[in-house]
Amino acid sequence: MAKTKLHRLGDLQLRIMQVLWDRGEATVAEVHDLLGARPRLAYTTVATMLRKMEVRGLVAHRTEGRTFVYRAAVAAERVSGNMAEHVLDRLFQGSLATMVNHLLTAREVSPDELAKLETLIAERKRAS
Amino acid sequence: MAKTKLHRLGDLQLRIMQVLWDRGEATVAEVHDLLGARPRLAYTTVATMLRKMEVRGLVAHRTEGRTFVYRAAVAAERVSGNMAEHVLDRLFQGSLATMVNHLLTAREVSPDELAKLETLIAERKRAS
DNA sequence: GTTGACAAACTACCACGGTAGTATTATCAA
DNA sequence: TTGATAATACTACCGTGGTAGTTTGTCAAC
Repeated sequence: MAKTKLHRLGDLQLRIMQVLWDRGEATVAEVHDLLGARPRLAYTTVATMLRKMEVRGLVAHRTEGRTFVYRAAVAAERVSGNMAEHVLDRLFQGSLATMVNHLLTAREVSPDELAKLETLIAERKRAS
Repeated sequence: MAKTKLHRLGDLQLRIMQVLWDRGEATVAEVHDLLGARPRLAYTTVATMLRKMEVRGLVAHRTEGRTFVYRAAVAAERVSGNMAEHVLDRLFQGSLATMVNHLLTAREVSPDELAKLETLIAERKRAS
């Protein structure tokens, strides 16, 4: 399996992956529907993108009748992890604290989120 | 000034920005040296990239004699913020806790980092 | 003055994300 | 049998990141 650079997926590709991760499997038509962007994409755009993504190893398909049923070929965790780590390393020199600091000041974070974060950190401290 | 999409900067562009953020100003030769990648990039590659980046409004330059002295034209915080938020929204549905969870499990985090994180969260809680 | 070094400008390519039209083919209904 | 429908396949195009060679201009040293 080629060293598929998992960071650097385009926006459309990410949105498609999201659909597949959510649904498990989906036909081109289903992906097309579920994307539902403002200037609705052409059906063929989605089909082409899926084909390109299959070449890159991001998705795979099985055939049902004459319809392709696509599924994700890489786990959401791997992609999320890779992209998040990439940003962390390139932009924040690997410092999670710096990154979180930026994000905390840049946007509203609900008390609920804060509580969850607190628990996470506490758990991590205990484990080390 | 065009709506410079600040998320989606390539790797080389980010590394160049990093140099400029660090140094304030730098000539092409200096940037070229400071990048110091394994298969060393050609001087002209860096020069070309800087010119392209100037068109996009990422950097600017002044002339000193006949050499260009470049500087960043966008703040590190804006770029970091944009890219981090983009990943957060696209990959973690905006949940900071989810993102941090991934990053905590994916890599070693020093006790020092954990302590800083704890402080950040605590401060944030108090402020809300 | 001619030469050599260096800087920028220009030009050229490739890869790939994104977008979509056209062509082909398989299937089903009238 | 014919025609409509719907699916994939093929092709094409643009923008831009990345990479670098070639050309041109200029300054300094000989």
